[in-house]
Amino acid sequence: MPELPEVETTVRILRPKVLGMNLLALQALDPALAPVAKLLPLPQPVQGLTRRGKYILFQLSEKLLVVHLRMSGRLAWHEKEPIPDHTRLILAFPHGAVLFIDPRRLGTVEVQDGFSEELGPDALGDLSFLEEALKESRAPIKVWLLDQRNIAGLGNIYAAEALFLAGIDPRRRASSLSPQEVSKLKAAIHQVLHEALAAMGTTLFDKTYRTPVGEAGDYEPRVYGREGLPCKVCGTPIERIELGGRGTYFCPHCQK
DNA sequence: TCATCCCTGTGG
DNA sequence: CCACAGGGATGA
Repeated sequence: MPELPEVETTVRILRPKVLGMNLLALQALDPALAPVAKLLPLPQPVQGLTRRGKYILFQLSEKLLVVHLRMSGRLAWHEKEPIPDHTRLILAFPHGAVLFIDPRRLGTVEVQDGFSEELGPDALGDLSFLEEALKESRAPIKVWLLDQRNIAGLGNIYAAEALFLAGIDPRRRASSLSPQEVSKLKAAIHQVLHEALAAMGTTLFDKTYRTPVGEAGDYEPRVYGREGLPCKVCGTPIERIELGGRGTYFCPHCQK
């Protein structure tokens, strides 16, 4: 579910609620997360809540609590309602709680001393590195964009959306892009991410993604999930292929 | 660079 | 019943 815009939205909403607050206790409702609850000495105040790629970092006074939502995870702010289904972990604060909800249980929560994941530059930041980096890879551009070691934050939706906006066929080798196409791609990545941030992310038909306070995201994909539907620009039916094991949507007319 | 796996839910 | 799902680690 969550890519950069959804993760960033989650952090922006939760930050003012937890910043400076004392994390009192962790309660693992999923046995797999019991070790985390044991590893973390509490209470500890939250000194920062930040995002790195798609990772969420609770910067506590002594340790780092690192959350990755993977496919179906979300964080919710909870005050008094009943605990929802699929809640895996409860972070208890004096005035409420953060819930880690994850039906498929693919998400991760770890206690670390320092963030050590191998991530490329953030997709929201300066993308001038793409010029050189793309030259070195023969992978399909869409597969390259999904590899977090190359660029951090894009997922299956926004990689497809950015390539559509840039007019680039997702099957093209990364190294085959002209300087002009790389420029278009850089602009397209930023445009798509800023649009999605303004919309607070994307909630698809399955409705699994919600912000921490329960709102749906309003971003409407141009190609993602629209197989057979007319391209919003030229009317050609959107195609779905498989690339790197993931469903890939594109307009065969607009993307060359 | 690929297939496979993790795990569960939903929809055709 | 099978196909598919927003992500990523792993081993061949």
